[in-house]
This record gives sequence, structure tokens and C-alpha cells, in this order.
Amino acid sequence: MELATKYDPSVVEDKWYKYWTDHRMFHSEPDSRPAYSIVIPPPNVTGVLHMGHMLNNTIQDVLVRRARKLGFNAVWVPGTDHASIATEAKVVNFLKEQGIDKKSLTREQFLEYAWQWKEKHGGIILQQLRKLGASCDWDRTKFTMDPELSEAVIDVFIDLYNKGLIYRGVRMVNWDPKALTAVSDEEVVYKEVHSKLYYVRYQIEGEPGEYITIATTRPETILGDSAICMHPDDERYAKYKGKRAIVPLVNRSIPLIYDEYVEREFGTGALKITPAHDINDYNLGIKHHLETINIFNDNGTLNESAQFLVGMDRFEARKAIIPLLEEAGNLVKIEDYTNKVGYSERTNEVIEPKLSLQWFCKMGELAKPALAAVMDGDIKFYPDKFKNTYAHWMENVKDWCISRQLWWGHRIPAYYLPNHEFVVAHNIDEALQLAQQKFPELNLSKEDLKQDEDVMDTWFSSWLWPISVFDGIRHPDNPEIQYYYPTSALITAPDIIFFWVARMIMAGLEWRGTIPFKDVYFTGTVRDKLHRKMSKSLGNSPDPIMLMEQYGADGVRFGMLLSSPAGNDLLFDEALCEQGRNFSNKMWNAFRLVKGWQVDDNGQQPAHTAAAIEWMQQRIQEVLGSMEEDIKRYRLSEALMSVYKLVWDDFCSCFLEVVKPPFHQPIDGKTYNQIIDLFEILVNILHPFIPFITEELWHTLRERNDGESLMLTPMPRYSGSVDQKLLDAFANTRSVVEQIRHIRSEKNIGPKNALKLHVYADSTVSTPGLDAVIMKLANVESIDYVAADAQVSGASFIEKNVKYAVPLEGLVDNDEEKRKLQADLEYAEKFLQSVLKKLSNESFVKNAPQKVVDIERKKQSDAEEKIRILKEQLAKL
RNA sequence: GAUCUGUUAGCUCAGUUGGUUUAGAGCGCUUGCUUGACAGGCAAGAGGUCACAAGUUCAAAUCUUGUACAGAUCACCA
Repeated sequence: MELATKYDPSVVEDKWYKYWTDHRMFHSEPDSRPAYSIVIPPPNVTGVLHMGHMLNNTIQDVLVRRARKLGFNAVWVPGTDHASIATEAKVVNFLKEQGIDKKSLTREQFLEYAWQWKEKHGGIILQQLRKLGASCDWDRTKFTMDPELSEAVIDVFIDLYNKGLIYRGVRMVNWDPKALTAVSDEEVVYKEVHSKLYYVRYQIEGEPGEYITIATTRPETILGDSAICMHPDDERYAKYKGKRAIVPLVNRSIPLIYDEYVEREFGTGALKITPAHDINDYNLGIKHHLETINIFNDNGTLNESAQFLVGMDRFEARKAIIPLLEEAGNLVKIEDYTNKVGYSERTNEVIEPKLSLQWFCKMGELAKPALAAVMDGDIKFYPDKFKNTYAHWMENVKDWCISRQLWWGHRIPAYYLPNHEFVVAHNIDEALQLAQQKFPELNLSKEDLKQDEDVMDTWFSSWLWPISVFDGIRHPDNPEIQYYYPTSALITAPDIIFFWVARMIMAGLEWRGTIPFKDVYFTGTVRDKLHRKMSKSLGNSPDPIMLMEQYGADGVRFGMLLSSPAGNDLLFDEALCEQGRNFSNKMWNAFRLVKGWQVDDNGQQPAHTAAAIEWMQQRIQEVLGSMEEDIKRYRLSEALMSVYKLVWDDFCSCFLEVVKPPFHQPIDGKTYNQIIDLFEILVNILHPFIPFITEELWHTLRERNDGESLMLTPMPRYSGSVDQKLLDAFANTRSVVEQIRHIRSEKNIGPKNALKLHVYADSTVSTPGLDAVIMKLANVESIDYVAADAQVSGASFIEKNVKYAVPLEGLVDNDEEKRKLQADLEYAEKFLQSVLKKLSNESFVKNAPQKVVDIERKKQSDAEEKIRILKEQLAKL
């Protein structure tokens, strides 16, 4: 069979993914083995795969595949969330394209369209994850609006309401005039913008010609002003105490008030107060009993209360009011100004602070144990610097606005009665019952009850995710939740630490009494080479699907993993995927080499081969040891790099070169089997990182039965120790080989010219196997152990204080050799001096641990010996 | 503005409780190779006064303080 010189992942990857799913190998059911569980951070149902998902899901897949191979009953639960705002916006647009206006639909009609859209277009991302190799238990795929998950959300709402942790009230909220809903504090992003500062003067009532000047960035809100505030100690304004001012244009009389909140240095030191449209003004309004005048409609246009510019958009009005103010003689001046403005994270619309009646969840009590869980180390953060961020937020946590003025989502289970009271219940029947109990005199029937029109924040379902995917809210004792919860690890992005991670911890402790996960691994942000965040608008993000087509899913996984130490930003570079692809190709070709050999079952195993196999076994042990430690600490890039080097540098560049039979000669059967064993171990170790090519090679290295898979084959484990002496001896052998190759390179001696090697040592120190390795790798035809004073003309080197020489008749320039030796000598002498300086320091010898002093003494004797050899060598030339 | 985290080779990063020769890796770079597995390759190299300054110590990339720069989080003044 001829094998292509280049590995082609395209056929292989689809084949094995189908094989795994056909055999339902990702599926898990509770059993007697220990569980390892991960729940996917549910992507938006509207989402498509981007580089952040690639990183996040590759990491989860590595952990799950590894756990599976370590004997855990591993489950990775996939799913999506319903993303209220994003999905509703998508559906509204979709309908608009078909000429349907949302307003013309009833709630039920709209939701029917929304579900249709979801079934047809939602969850593409879950399909895309298959291409990556994600070993999710697809039978368990969940959606936050599935009936059982929805019920859990309602249960939780009612539970919190009954505990007094959910309340309804009028508060200043972040209003998104585009999505026409409130959003939580966490959904507002502040951006710096260039704007203007308008100075406007208000006439003092009853004092013609007397004015007080304020500065504002939002002149349109003047129409809703209900006071002007100054600092009580500001002498400039002391004279106005008790007076009133006239609001320009609307000619409303408003009080002049004094409060320490005002910064005297800023602007004019006089602040206009619009309690309906600014959170700080609102608080001052309450304190000073001011009138609240709401001048905006929900969509951000001015309403009747504004009296002027009614119906105009707030930003248009901001421009349009200027000439009016000027005309009225109230505009003083305009300055350029830079300030920060809040934008809706979802729609990128400027947030309008708005007073409205909303539902809130009290966070203080929920936050306390959740903070402790992280600070006490029950939950570990990787990297742990995020503990600070977490603590800071948790200690200053504010109540959570959980209602959204949308239709797509979990409807708030509150039912209003004709008397403006309400009850909270699972359904209308229960609500009616409750209402009748509460108000028997009203003689209520179902028609009297009206359910709240709003839905809940999407995160109000996401925070239950690790519980609700196992149905642990509705059925707290069911076998699945008992078995899989708490989950083993959460892999997520740090920007949702508050939205999601913190709240999941609260929910876990509140409804399960235990933490929802033990470890939280925060991935970095994927950026481009110029450190810019990858985004659609910048167009700097590669298409993950195209990347996988180009480099193979294994190649892309390799690239993502290699560049992602935990928590560090990841500067994505396609070159890393290329490196991954090249690695696959390297293994493929190693396989081609091995498969191409003729096997002679009667052949004898050569000494160099026996030595190399022993060494390779120890090297694998060494790497397994470091890898287990790395993975325990979530240092996946280091773990992968250590196997990468094991395969490429040790197995391919060294081991295979040693055991390779001469051209057209067979390899002995014992060696062949041992090589296949080693190869199998290597693909086994690599499988969690690059599952496709490893599965392919595993199936071709030996005959397998249908239904067998590398992903279910136990992972080789570190035995607990390595033969360090053997490893050191082989490392020394490789150094000698390198030195000889260096001589070849310097003297321009081709690899086909065999060389001789003289070792200035007693032959009893030699190991025949290792000598044979040197002969093979460096193409040395003979190794002679000679007396220390033997004369050889050639190139020499010292390794571990043993002198070696390669006799080279006529090829060596004595002067050049001398110069080199002289340089070595100088270096060694300088080094010796530094060691001696240390050792002659009495306090060092007295204070340093004996071990450290011994090391220095050893350095001294080694250096002295080296100097002796170098001098001897120089004398001979 | 407050807090936190960084600053080590051209780039991206390791470097455990201070002590294993004068600091490591991958990529990139330089030089030489039509080497019977692989140019998606092979071999050999070059490259760093560990941001800066002071201090603690027998000993500092590692600990302390300060400075500079970068990033993150939170808070915002109209």
C-alpha cells in the first residue's frame, strides 16, 4: 500500500467523528465509576462559531477526553441559551423582511414565529462544534427554554419571591431604547466619546438680569429639570439661598438647593437636576423631595411633558434645542468635552437612565456564601488573580434587575388582580387559588387575572445551568444530579465572571447547598497579532470553519492550545495552526517509515536499538510525570509542548534514526513490535489534544475490531519514578553526537563520510549500546578508548570532563584549534574564579546550606579538571 | 480616580518555597543540505547586563520599596 507523503485530515476527521457518534461513545450514564462532568458555557442560540468558542471548547474537549481515558465516567453536556434580546431582535428583523410588524402580532403569534426561527436557524454552532471534534454527549443537548429547564426557572423565581429575595419596585434602570427593555448594570459598557459641554444660564426668579449658569452634556434634558444644585460651602452661590430659578423655554420655576454631592471645581459649580433621567439626580430628588418629570418615551423620543420638540429623537433634540436656547438668550457657550457614555452591550444603543417598575433580585445574602466559597478555596480559579476581581464585585454587589420588556424568554410568573395586588404562582390555576385565598371577597375568576407581560433576564436561567441540565431543581434527588453534580470544572471567559460564574456559584449554594464546580479555568481573550480583540466589525477574525478545512481540526486545536497559557490573552496567528498541521504530518510520516519496513522474525536486536528502546521508555515516563503535573495546574500549552517535543525531537529525530534498519534491510521482529508499542503509547498520550490523527494511526498501527477506539483506551500513567541515570547517560550520548555533527558542519564533512572517534578514557566506562548509538547517529565507524596522553591530530571536544577527538588528517588547522581551545580555557577560568570567589566568602560557607556549598565545590573541581584537560590539549598542539 | 496583574531572546511565553555551572522553550532568523519517512523536512548556529533605581541577603529574574510603561476590573463629575 502506497501512503501519501502528506497527511490529509479532511477525509480522516469526518470518518472518525462519525465512528465515535455512531457508536455513541460520547454518551454517559451514571454508573459505579467516578464521574467527571463539564457543562458547556451555553452559546447563544443565534450564535455562530468564532475563535473564542474554538479556544474554549478545545480546552473542554481536552479535559473531557483525558478524563474519559483516565477511567472517569466523563460527560460533557452541550446546549444553547435562548438569548432574549438577541433572538428577539433577530426574529423581529426576520419578520420585518417578510413585511410583518411585531406590533401587529399577539404575544402567542410572535412566539410561534420565534420558535419556528429557532428550530430552523438556531443552534448552528452546535453543528459546527462537531467539526472541531467536540466529544459532547449530544443526547443530552439542552436549551434554556426546554420545558424542564423553564420550569426550573419559574420554581426558582417563586422560591426567591417567597423567601423575600425578589421584589418589584420603581427604580432607575438602564433602559435600552432600541430593544425597548431594561438591562442590568452588567450589560452596560462605558465608552469614551467626544461630546460638548453646554453652558446655559437660568434666570433667578424675581431678579431680572440675575442668572445662574450651569454646564451640561445633555441640554435636551433641561426640559425635565426640577432643581439646580450647588455646594453648600460655595461662596459664589451663597447669596441665592432660598431663591428659585426659571427653567429656560418651559419657564418652570424650580428651587435652588444645596448638597455636598456637587463638585465645586467642575463646570460652573452649579448642577441642573433632572431626577427622571439621571441616577444621581434621582437620588438627590428623593433627598430633596423634588418633582420628577419624565420627558422621554420608551423609544427615546421626547414626550408631551417636554413641551418642546415633542416626538423628536433625543439626539436630534440635543441639536435642535441649541438654537432655541440661543434665541431665548440662555446659551452662554459651548466647549468640546470628552466623557464616558453607557452603551447597551446587546444593541450598542446609548443607554437612557429611566425610572420604571421592574423586578429585582436581592443579591447581598446570596453573595456572602458565594464569596466565601472562592476565598476559602473550595472553588479554585485558574489563574487565581481573578479572585480579586470576584471579591471586589461580590463585596459591592447591587440588586439585580431581572425583568426584561420582551416576549422571548421565561415569562414572569406574577399575576395581577383587579385591585392592583398580585400573586406569584407556577400557573394560572395556582395563581387563582392563591388570589382567592388572599381576597375571598373579590370572587375572582381566571379572567380577572393578568400575567406580567415581561420575561426574565437570560442569565436568570443560565445561572441554574449546572443544576438544571441534570434536572436538579425540580427533582433534587434524581440519580443524575446526585451523580454528576458538582461538576468538575468550568471553562469560560473572564468577561462573564459576574454575569455567569458568580451567579452560578450563588445558585449552586442556594439550591444544592454545594458549589457547582471545583475549578474555574478562565481562558484568555483571542486577539490578533496587533493585540486587537477579534471582532466582526474589524474583520480581523478568521473563519474557524475555513481554518479547520485548511489545517485540519487537529491542526487548529494544536494552534489554539499551544498559544493559550491560562488567563493570558491569546495572540492568534495562523502560523500556530500551520505548526499543528506540520506536527500531524510529522507523525504521519513517522508512521509511513515504520510501516514501510520489512520484518524479519528471526532477526537479532542490535545493541544500539536495545539501548534506544530502554531510553525511549524512560523518556515517556519522564514526560508523563511532568504532563500530569501540568494538567493538574491547567497548563495545557506546556503539557502539549512537552509531548510535541517528545514525539518530534526524541521519537522521530533520535529514536527512529537509531532503530532504523539500513536501506532495504529488514528490521527484527522484536524491535518492530516494541516500536509499534511505543508509537501506540505516543498517540494515546496525544489523543485528548489531537483526537483525529491519533485515532487514525491507532487503527492502522494494529488490527482493531469494530467498536474499538483510542478514545476509550486507558491513558498511560506515570509509574512514579524514572531511571535518571539512564536518562543522563543517554543525554550525554546525544551531546557527543551533537559535537561530532558540529565538527562535520564546521569542516564541511558530509554525513556519508564515516569518521573515527577517540575517547580519552578507560574502556571500562563505556556502554556498548550507547557507543553503538553514537556510531549510528554520527556515522562513526570505530570508537577507540585511548590513554590520556595519546596523540591525535584532529578536532576535539570535552563532554562531562571526558575528552574526545575526531582524527582528521589534513583537515584541521592547528592555529584555529588553538584559538578555540584558548577561548574555552578563558571561559572555564573565568567561571572557576567566580566559583572560588563564592567559596572564599566565609559567610557563604558558614550560612549557605551544606548542599549548596557542596554544589559549588563540585563546580570547582569540575572546572579545575576541565582546565587541566584544556591545558594538556593546548600543550600538545 | 481606586484596585489588581504584568514587564525575561525579534515575537509568544516558561522559570515552583531565593541557591544545579554565566537563564530555558516554541516560532522566527542565519548557514549548509535533491540525506530513500517527511522541504509541511534534515543538520548546525546566532540571539538576553531578566523594564529602571534603591534596598534586604552569604546569595536576587525570584523578596521589599519607589519610578516608568502596558493590560484588566470597578467607579464615575453634570
